[in-house]
Amino acid sequence: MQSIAIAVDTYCNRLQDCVYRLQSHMLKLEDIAKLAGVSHSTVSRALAGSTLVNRATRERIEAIANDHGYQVNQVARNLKLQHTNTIGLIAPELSNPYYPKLVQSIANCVGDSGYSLQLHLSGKDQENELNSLINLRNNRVDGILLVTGEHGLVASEYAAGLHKSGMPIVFMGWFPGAEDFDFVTGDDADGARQIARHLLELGHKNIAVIGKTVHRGPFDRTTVFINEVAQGGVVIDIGNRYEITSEQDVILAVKQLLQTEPRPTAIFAYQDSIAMVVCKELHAAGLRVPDDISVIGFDDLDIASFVSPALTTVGCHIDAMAHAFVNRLTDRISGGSAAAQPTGIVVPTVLIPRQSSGNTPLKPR
Amino acid sequence: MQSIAIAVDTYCNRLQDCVYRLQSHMLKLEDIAKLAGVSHSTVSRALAGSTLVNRATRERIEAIANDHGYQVNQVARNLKLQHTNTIGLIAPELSNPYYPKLVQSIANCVGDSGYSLQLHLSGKDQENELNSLINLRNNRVDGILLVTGEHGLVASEYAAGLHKSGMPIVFMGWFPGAEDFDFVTGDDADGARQIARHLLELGHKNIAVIGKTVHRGPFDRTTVFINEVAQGGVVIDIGNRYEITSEQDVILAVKQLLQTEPRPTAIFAYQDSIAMVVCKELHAAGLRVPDDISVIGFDDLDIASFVSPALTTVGCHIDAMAHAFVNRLTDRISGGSAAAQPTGIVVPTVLIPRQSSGNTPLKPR
DNA sequence: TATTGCTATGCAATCGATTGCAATCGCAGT
DNA sequence: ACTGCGATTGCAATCGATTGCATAGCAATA
Repeated sequence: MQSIAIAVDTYCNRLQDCVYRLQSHMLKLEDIAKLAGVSHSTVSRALAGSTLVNRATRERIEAIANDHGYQVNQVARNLKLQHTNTIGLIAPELSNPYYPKLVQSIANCVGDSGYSLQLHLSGKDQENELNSLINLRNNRVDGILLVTGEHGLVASEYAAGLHKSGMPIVFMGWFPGAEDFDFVTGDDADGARQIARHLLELGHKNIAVIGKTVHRGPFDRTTVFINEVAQGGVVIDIGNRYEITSEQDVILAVKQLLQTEPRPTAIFAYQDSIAMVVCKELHAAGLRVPDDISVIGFDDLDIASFVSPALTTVGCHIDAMAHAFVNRLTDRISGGSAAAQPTGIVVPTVLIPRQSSGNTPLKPR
Repeated sequence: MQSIAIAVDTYCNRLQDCVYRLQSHMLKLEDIAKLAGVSHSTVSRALAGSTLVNRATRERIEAIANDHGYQVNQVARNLKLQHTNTIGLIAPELSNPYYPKLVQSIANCVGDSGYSLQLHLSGKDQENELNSLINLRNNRVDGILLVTGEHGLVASEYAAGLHKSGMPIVFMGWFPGAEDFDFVTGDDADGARQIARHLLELGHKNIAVIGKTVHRGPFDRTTVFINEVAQGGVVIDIGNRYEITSEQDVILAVKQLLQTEPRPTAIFAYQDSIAMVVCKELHAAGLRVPDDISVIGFDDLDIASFVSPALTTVGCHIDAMAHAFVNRLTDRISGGSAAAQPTGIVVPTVLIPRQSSGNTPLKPR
């Protein structure tokens, strides 16, 4: 109790200080130097805690600097020191609820490591991504975290160039050629496999896939899913594979799918956000999930457990991913840049069975 | 068709250029100057498109700079120019799905205005907020966007100091003393009033409130709601007012609320995210929404329409808010800082009736 | 031819820090 | 008294741009 009171008190004092300090805004080293009757070099050293300056002098300088609210000018400091203590983050967007979760985690990790975050939203646009990269480079960030969207292919060439020229970069998500760089990705392949087995165990033989073409190579959810299900003896008819690019497409796909004869008993959706639209449409069409038809998503968004029925899905510990992501980068920044081989970190995924998946209906239709 | 092909082509060339340029990394003005046989001043002027340099010379320099992929060092430029083309954004978090929407909009606007975004997540912690503010100041951002969380009180003092010392700041959300600054807020008061009237029209007389204490003064949702409902002759019993701080609290509140005699026929929840938990718990307790009990949220999150039943709520056009938010700031940055009076911009809210609210059940219980 | 004027360019200061090197001081040892 | 050394401190260069001012070159004019 008492300690809390003291802490609060200390905090308030600090605030007071800060408010006060602002009255005289934006002083520089030399101002403090003049006040203390020393040279600005001495002030610089004193404030950096150098042993090269006399203890008494240092304390006097510290007091003065404090009183007048001196705060170092980072941009000058950055210029001299040739680093910025800033990390650039490029993410596709924040609308898809998967990304905020990720960015939040990343921001926390970055902050904990003592860096600032420069955020760019590429909005799925490759030219934007390129511009962000250039901008980040011009601002001399110490390293770049690049979350490849569902494209991420083209601009990665420039990123590769940057990387080669010494700029530490870590990618999130797989893309062709990723092996030459540091990257982190969820084990979507294994996730897809788990879903496949889950559906097989529930007895489904007629399954539809609503996916996107994203060329994630060995980690491509759709491809792996289709293969694994085939492994279990279930081949997914080409007519039951829907490639979609917008919410509108999903709605269309569901409509079409419901005309198919015999009607699929389960739907594998590329993402939770797609699965949710699917459920909504199914419901609108008078079908029950999972009694008439099972639906499975991917990502384990927070909302997945809120919709009704709660969504069966696959997810991975996003904090772990974020952690690996920024740790790899900060290691690169501090350690020798070309020291270690590029590494791909694959973080495991796990199936989360909820209510949207169930046994095959006994007599379809 | 053809134009697309050309565009793609141009883009690819540009990419090629960029990749190439990187081979010789991080040249400076003087390198280009040497290459062109002129002084670095001339190069600087040429690249800035100054009329002071001979057209032929300029073009030659541009070509060389381009060939060698020269890109200006922003941090040096910033130091000289005394501005950074960067805007700082402090937001509480990204977990609550309201903020990503907002941040996304803000990031777009900021980008469109030609600024970079420095993002800080204060995580509801006032000391964090203070640190972010200091950090942003030390990095000499050109202006600060501060999204006050549900506290936002303390650090605003330092912000006020910063503001007074000439740093452009715009706040989002109301707090005591906000009138002295530029701020933008949704018209939560009116939103609350609309909900009150909606519930009254549906015949509800026994209403529970699950809210937070956030001291939003004239814009406080809970207070305004309670008053407006009282205006209509319905007083909300003190025992039917729940103050919560965590998801756990919400669950407890619902449990307790269901014991109350007579049981409320409607619940006003402070936020959609709370309302969703409420619905979930109600459902778990075997009650039907809205047949047995109506639930209304606030914010109009994207998910609000996905949950079942779809949530009746209040929202405002978030793009408009973001737009007002960053425009106000960029105006301050470019225009005279102390020129105009501080302005509060209040953007209207609108009731979105969906399925979670309905008529009072005829015989309660 | 000398003067004027204009265009194009270079020199050097500046932004605000950091840091290697030189200089100063006091004091002890011989 | 002189030398040497350790402890402090200041000088000045540096990071990579921008820009006011001086200047060189050249044509036009008197």
